[in-house]
Amino acid sequence: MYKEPAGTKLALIKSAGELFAEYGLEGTSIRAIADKAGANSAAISYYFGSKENLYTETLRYVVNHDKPPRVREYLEGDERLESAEGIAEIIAEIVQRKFAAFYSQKQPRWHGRLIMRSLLDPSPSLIAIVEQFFLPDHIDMKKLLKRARPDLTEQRAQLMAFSMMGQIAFYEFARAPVLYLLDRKEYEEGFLEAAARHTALMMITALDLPVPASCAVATAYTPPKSAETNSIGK
Amino acid sequence: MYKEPAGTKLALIKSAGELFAEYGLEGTSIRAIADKAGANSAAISYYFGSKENLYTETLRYVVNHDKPPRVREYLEGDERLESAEGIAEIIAEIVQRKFAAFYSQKQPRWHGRLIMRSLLDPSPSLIAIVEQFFLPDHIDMKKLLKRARPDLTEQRAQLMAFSMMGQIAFYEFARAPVLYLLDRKEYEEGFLEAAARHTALMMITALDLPVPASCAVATAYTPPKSAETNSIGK
DNA sequence: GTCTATAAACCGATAGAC
DNA sequence: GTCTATCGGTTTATAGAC
Repeated sequence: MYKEPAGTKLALIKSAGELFAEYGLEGTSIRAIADKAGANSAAISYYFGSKENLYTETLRYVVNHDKPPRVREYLEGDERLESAEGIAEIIAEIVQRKFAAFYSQKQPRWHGRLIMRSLLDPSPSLIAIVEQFFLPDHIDMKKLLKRARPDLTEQRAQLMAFSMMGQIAFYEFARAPVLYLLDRKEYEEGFLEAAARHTALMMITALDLPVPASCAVATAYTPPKSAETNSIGK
Repeated sequence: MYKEPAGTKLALIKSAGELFAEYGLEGTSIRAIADKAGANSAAISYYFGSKENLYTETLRYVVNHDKPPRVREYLEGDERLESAEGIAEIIAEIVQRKFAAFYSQKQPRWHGRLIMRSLLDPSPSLIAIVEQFFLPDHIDMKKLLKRARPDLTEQRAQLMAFSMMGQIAFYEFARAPVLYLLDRKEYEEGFLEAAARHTALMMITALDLPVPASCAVATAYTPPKSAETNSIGK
């Protein structure tokens, strides 16, 4: 199991994680980490043996503190599984909770960013994390999608799960260009909530499920009448 | 305008781009670049002045050689704009061409990967690239989406454009974990074509447009009959 | 334009005092 | 457990020969 670090060791992990998330493994020096943590650079060798080990440890720290929703919880004994409306609600809830896990201001921002960087720069420690955290959830997500649409092929379920992850990850991964396009310095909470509802809606309409009330705001098109009298066809 | 590099300068840009894409700016030494290019490390100072300048130059090289579809071309005088079916076809074409620009084996893989890295690691040179390449296309994409659904709010159009980009970028950005989940060493061409069709279909169904024939394969659910007699509801 | 040689700074890691 | 001092290696960048 995971042993919770404390004291100087914890301070080093937090400082290192923040710097690794921002500048990457090679872009961060152990002196910078030690300074930020108010510790001595020799402490890194003492506690972790090497910078690489410390990097792995920051990843372990994040995946053990970020608790995104486990799809399995919903697959086991959620009575909403019995109806299409219920499954749509479950999917919306999963998407919104995954957004929250990534972008909640209660969570330090570097958590999500470090995950993003680890996905781009695969390391041996990533494989263990993928196996432990992403793979089980991915398999369960495919099960849930097939539950919603039993006629889904394995590949289509796979692709839908990737579409979901891609849309969620995008706002962290491409944070700087997205904020530039939004002309903002930081994400506003309302924007991220809208993005979460929108993503849930993308999944639910793609599955042709009934739209639950929790996403309904995002789907509030003006009445179809206006769609008839628009610029299309004159 | 962009002046096409040649000779040693070109060799350095190509070698540097490949290494930067794989290991990042800090993870790549100018010696490794020079060796790979069959040149001398002093040549980098001679041609570019510094490693950072060379990095910027590799980005400039990529955005000037990768020619993803310009949405503007479709907004100006494509007669398919006149019908909902036509707009759906245009969207499918854009998605598939953007996939091709990223993942075509005719294009060196490091092009897309370097773009991904530059999105995660914002640098001053990125801002210029975003302004020059992403922003105009993003604005045009929103126009196209509003053309399809004039009742779309600005924010909804924004979110749909982000959903599209997120789904497309995901397969490059998270290449290693995705390949792990697929249990493959490399993407098969058929998989990427399926992913492109699937992504186009996600966009088209979200907009409630008629599904064009080019995506129809991906939507081939087995008849709804089987959906009635599935595990849901017993 | 391309090379060798080297300067100057920084890196990760560690030995040893306390 | 925390510190100073330092080793050995690598980094970027440049000066100067050809």
